[in-house]
Amino acid sequence: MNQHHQIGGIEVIQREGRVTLHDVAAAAGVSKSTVSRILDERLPRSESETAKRVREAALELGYIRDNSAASLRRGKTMTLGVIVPRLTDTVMAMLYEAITRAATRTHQFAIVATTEDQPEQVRIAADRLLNRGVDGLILATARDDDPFPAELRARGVPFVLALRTDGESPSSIGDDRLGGYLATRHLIDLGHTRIGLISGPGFASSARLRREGFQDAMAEAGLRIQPEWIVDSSFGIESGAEAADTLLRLNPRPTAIFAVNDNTAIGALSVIQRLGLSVPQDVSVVGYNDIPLVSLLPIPLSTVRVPFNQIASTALELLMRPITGDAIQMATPTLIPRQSTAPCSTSSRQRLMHEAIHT
Amino acid sequence: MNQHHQIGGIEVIQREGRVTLHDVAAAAGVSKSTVSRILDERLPRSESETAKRVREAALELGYIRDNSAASLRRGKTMTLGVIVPRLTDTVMAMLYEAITRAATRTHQFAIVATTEDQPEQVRIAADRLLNRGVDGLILATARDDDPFPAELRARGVPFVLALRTDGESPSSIGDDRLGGYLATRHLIDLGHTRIGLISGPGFASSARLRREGFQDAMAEAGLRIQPEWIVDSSFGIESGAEAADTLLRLNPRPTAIFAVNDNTAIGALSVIQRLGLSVPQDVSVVGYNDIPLVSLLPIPLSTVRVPFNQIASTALELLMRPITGDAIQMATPTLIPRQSTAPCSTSSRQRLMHEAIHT
DNA sequence: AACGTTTGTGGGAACGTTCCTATAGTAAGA
DNA sequence: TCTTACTATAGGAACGTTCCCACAAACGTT
Repeated sequence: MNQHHQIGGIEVIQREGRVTLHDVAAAAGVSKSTVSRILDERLPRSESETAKRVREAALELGYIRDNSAASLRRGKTMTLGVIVPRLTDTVMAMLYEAITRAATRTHQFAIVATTEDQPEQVRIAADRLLNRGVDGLILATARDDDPFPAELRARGVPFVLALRTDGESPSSIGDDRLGGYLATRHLIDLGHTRIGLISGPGFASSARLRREGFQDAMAEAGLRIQPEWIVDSSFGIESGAEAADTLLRLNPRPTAIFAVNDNTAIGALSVIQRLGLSVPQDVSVVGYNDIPLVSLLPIPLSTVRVPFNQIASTALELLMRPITGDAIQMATPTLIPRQSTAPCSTSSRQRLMHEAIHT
Repeated sequence: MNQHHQIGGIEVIQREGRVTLHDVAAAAGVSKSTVSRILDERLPRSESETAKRVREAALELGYIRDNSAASLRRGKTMTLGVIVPRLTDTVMAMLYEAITRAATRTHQFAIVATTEDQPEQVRIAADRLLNRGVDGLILATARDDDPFPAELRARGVPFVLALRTDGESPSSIGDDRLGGYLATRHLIDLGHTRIGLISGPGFASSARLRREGFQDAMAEAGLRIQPEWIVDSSFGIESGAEAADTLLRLNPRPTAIFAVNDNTAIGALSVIQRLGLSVPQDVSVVGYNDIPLVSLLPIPLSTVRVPFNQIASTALELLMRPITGDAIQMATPTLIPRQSTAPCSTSSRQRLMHEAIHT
């Protein structure tokens, strides 16, 4: 089992330490077919005497299945690829971690590639993953009018969209319209009527649907939306700051802001503070996603929690099973009220502060 | 030829129409050995007529090398595993992204597993990666007195530590002692003498070395450190807030705080604001790592920038090459002064504010 | 002209696994 | 007791690639 090689004139004992099925089979006194069958995690676990003996031998020898060989033979790698814009965006990190958890449950593994925030790099990222032999792709980079999903379909690559949808490809998303509605409704219930929206980029379904939810809630409450209350942005902090600045220079200015995500909300908080205003006394703010940071800000941010685990599980199911019924699956978000939102009032500031602290 | 074991989902598409080396060889009128050699990215690129013809045929047929087969034959997967506590910790996401970039340069791929912040899960994470057949491991989870590196060595698994070291294993880290020195020296240069340290967890070399750098700078300036100025913490925001709270209740309280990382600095900022104090007028704050967020806070945070790209490249080199010289490689950090630090003064607050704004 | 040396090519044997097929053994039904 | 049906096993052929080897052709050098 140990082979002696000549390397640079020095004889080295190189541990061909790889324990193969054959070794385990020999140790357990059975054939390699039997070992293969018993150690196959996809088959129901056998409790026969042989099975126990084989497992014991495998453990003792420190057998690790050669993934490459198994993948080659099976024609499957049990690996799926995830494409996100960035991992330094906490939302994307949360999604990827959730996908990893879900994949582990089905004996799979999720590997990730980023586009470094450049949409055209999605092809590079996909090729990198496909070269790695993934069984399927999960994209969190979908944009409206993006031809890429169609290309994947044409190439026969199995894929699912996550967090955002193009309206036709199989997708696992949060119910962004509902989330937008919940956030806005929360502000309306607190008495706000002039509500600004940092609406995110137009190319993302998530942003568009949250905006529609905003509009739903306003319409339901009989509130007219002034066009200047809706300000476009990207998903970044700086962009949120700029949008908030625009909103707060209006006269009269909004008493509340709903931001398309937590990042833009954080940007808004910065601007509010710089302008010498207070949250929630002067302006209430609601974010979206509930990234870990926002509950720990000086003024914890009210936000909408997205069930990433559920979205991840659904994405995996869509990828594995034949498509039954609607290909666009939505998970229900939850409003998390915190101290960045308070009743709207121009008169009794003391009361507001008191409530904000003790809510 | 192609067998259908399951209907629907991923499997079917993969098998059908797979273009193999043999197909390309036939199309180009050469043998598969020749095609293999020409398409081998590790060999110097040939520009011969045959090479061009082969590449053209491969492109036309849409040939993608079967990674599993290549890995099986080569005995290498060109894949390396990264273990981090969490990806939702932006520092770890930055490290992983940097490792990915470095790996790409050498035709490798980095896959990641997390311990979900539980140190004992490092074994689970490592097994997951090793089962996937990685060629080596990069750990960002090192702790003092952790037996795990020794276990890896005993198993003959190639590995490198990143960001933190155990003092003996091959490691690629930032010069944390220097970084701690730079941050503290910056505060001293601004006239601060009572400087508090949120010192991070004792088990991490990064935290310990930053503390030593703090002590170096204080000693160099002839400043005595009161024991109560050094407060232990974890790496989390909440913990930073608690530590800052402890520091700011001292009498006299520190006029400046150096936090072991940006997270704890953010926690400190929260507490300072809640206590009705101002940054940098009442308290200056310095963080560490320069995660993207901190430059966009209401008061942009002074911090120490860590060269993650360099640390990642060095980690890969340590993993690939035989160990020459010192196994613990350090990269030089840079101080990034921003608006969270200002000259110390008890008298002229106006001047301080003015300088803070225009620094 | 004769002889190494270098370079490019094709044949074919691995790599370690899975899974098809054949066979032996065991249980159930007549 | 003899089928019939089922199970567990072993044998061995793939899976697609790399890489060792043998061989031929082209190139310099003597």
